[in-house]
This record gives sequence, structure tokens and C-alpha cells, in this order.
Amino acid sequence: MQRCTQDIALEPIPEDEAKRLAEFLKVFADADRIRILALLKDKEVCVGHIADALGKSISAVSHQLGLMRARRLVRYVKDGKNTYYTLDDDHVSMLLDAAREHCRHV
Amino acid sequence: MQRCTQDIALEPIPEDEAKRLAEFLKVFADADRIRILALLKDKEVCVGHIADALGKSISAVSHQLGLMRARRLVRYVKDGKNTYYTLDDDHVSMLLDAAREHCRHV
DNA sequence: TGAACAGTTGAACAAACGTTCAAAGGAGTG
DNA sequence: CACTCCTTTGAACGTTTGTTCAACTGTTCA
Repeated sequence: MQRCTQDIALEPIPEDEAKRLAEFLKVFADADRIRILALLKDKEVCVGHIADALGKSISAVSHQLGLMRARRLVRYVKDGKNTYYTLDDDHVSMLLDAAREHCRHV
Repeated sequence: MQRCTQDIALEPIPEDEAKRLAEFLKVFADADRIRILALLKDKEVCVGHIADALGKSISAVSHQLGLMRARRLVRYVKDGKNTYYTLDDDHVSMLLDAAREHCRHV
């Protein structure tokens, strides 16, 4: 482990890359969104069921889904009156699993 | 991919586990903290240098470090007038790398 | 001892966030 | 068509978050 002194040039991640990263990781910074994402793993679930399962209002859940839709973490299929959501990306559940694994070992 | 109907019992992550997870992942939900963490990978760096490298005030950086100290993501060693910070945990940089990798492929 | 340096801390304030409520839209049913 | 169901949307509101500023602690060095 080297100790940084004046003469070592520190090269931080570019600000815009860090911003994009933060924007993406912000999604995981909320317990309800985490629970929603975990719920959608390998399943298509409609808004009302998500709300029931989490004990949240439909509106609150829909707002969160809207946010995650905008960031392309979830995808939906309409079928009649219902809207079925699911994960848009395998990375998402992998990242979640990695974080859960970390928390388990702390 | 199965479609959830009324009769399938959805089993969400327990609320307290989700809260702990979110609490942990909140740390990564800020561009400056991400840049700080990335900077500390494999290095001990003192507060002033971090602030310089990121173009932030010492106070702002110190506040963020305090927050990450409290969550045990960073660790410090005092040496004279300086305080050298570094990552407290390999998981942290692994998680960051995974997220960067994800963002690169989007 | 006193001055300069390195960092921490608390209060204050603006910006971002998440929830609620009410209104509205689209799809199915009688 | 009217009515209900499922969902989305926008505004309002309280809470959380990040920054700044000023005060403070501790260390070094003359």
C-alpha cells in the first residue's frame, strides 16, 4: 500500500463518468426500490401486486417504477388492464446479489 | 419467465434487510463519494490531497469521509498533522468496478 | 509560547427526494 | 354508453442530503 505524497499525481474518475455512475447507483439507494427490483427477478409482476407485497400505495410504487423505467432498469408489458413489470437487465440483479452478499458478511 | 397472478405468493426481501442494504448502497449514490472511493483504491491519501484532486473544499471532503467512516467503508491512519484514508474493505472496490463495468456497457 | 498547518464538527440553508392526494387515461364489461 | 378496474401523472409537502461557513482540536516547528 503506497502512501500518497505531493508528487504523486492522483487521477480521479472523470466527473461525468462519476455522475453517470452515481445516477445509476442512486436507484439502489432506497429500500423500497431494492425490494421492488428483487421482486421482479425472473418474474413479471403487475403494479398492484407489487404494492400489496410491499405494503405500499399503488401510487408510490408507480412513481418508483416510473423512475426506474426512465433509467432502463425495468421494462413493462401491457396486457389488458394490467401492466407487468420485470427487470430490463441481468446486471441489475447481479449487482443486487453482490451487495446482499456484502451486507451478509458485515 | 413466469407471470405473477393472484395466487402466487410474492416473497419480498424483509424490510429491515432492504433498509440495511439501502443504507450501504446510499454511499455510492453520490458522484463525489464515488470519486473519493475510487481514489482510495490501493492507496493511502490524506484529506487535503483528495480535496485538491477533486476540486472540492476540505470541509466537504471531510464530511463525506466522516459519513463513510461511520459506515466502515474507509479507514484512516494518523501521521503527524495528516490523516491518511484508505478503503476498509475489498468488497467496496469490487462493487464499484462492477458498476463501472455495467455503465460502460449501456 | 505562538503561529501555521491539517482536519473535524455543528449550524444553517438550498436542492433533491419520496409520499400522499386528487385528477385523469385507457381497457374491459354490462 | 356508463361504470369499474388498473395504472399514471402532477402538485404539494415534509424529510433527507450536501455544501458552506465559522469555530474548534490537535500537531509541528520556530
